[in-house]
Amino acid sequence: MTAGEVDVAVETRLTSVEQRYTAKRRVLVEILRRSTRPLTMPEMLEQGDGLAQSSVYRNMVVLEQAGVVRRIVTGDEFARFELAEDLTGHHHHHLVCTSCGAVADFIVPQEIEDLLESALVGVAEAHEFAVDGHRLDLSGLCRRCR
Amino acid sequence: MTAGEVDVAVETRLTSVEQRYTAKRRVLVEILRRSTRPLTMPEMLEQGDGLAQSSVYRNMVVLEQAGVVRRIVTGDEFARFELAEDLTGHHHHHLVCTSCGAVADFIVPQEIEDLLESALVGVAEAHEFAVDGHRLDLSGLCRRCR
DNA sequence: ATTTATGCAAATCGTTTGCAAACCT
DNA sequence: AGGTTTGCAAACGATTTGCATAAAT
Repeated sequence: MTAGEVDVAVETRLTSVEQRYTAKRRVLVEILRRSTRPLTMPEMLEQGDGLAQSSVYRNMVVLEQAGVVRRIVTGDEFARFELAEDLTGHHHHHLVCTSCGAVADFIVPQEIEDLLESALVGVAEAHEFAVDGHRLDLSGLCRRCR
Repeated sequence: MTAGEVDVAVETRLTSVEQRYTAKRRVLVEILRRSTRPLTMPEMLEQGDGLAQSSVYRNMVVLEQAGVVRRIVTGDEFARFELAEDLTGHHHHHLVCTSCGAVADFIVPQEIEDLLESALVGVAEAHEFAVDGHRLDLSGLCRRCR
């Protein structure tokens, strides 16, 4: 999606939750849109000029509730944020380095995704669980740490 | 594995990291062995009679480093712990409730696991990443919350 | 006897929250 | 104006840590 298309979609989602698409929120969304991996709070603060830490945290809650961003919690010190997959169009997963905490994106062949998806549907039913997504992470050592 | 077999394996692993298999640690391992799902700190404190909170946290670090337990971090307030898979013999995944934080175990057909595993090997190589495990979670609403 | 584990209480630190000023409509 | 968002500083809470005592070898 182009920046413009993302903006329109974000605006729609925020509106549907009675929230405004403010200048600060635009900055945050744009920062995430440009990134090829989830970003930590310090990373977002560094790139967003003069944004207060508390505002970023608060806006992430709002954006998360509106379905605009996704929060990634690993064992690392910081949570990470990325744009929701349906805004980027790229279904992906994460490589998590157990040494430095770095998180990178990766994708698996569509064929595998489909098999997995169908297997998970059955599992969810058996457990009477209303699934709204799955998460597949690889953990290990990244190039720099190994 | 029986309680006895687990104990032997745990002792070996602790020894190899120059750690002792103390009474408190035995209690913690036994609590985890009996559970069919990962346990939070409050849950472990409740079941372990008179264990100090700090000791449990400290022992979890030791047991984790020895490869005896695995730490599960979700978006929930507490981390959760379970016995390492090679001590239970059951490779499994987690259903995570986004409302109450509950975590339940599930398994997927071996055939799917195998396909997934081989796909992930390729991904890891492409990213020059030294994989030591994968994590597949389903998120959604559990029976009680939906 | 010397090292290691434990309990208690205090410290840490990412994240959340209260409040007054700035902003939008 | 009336309500929302922002920045600052203080509060929160899960986890960690310092230190004195207890346990293990």
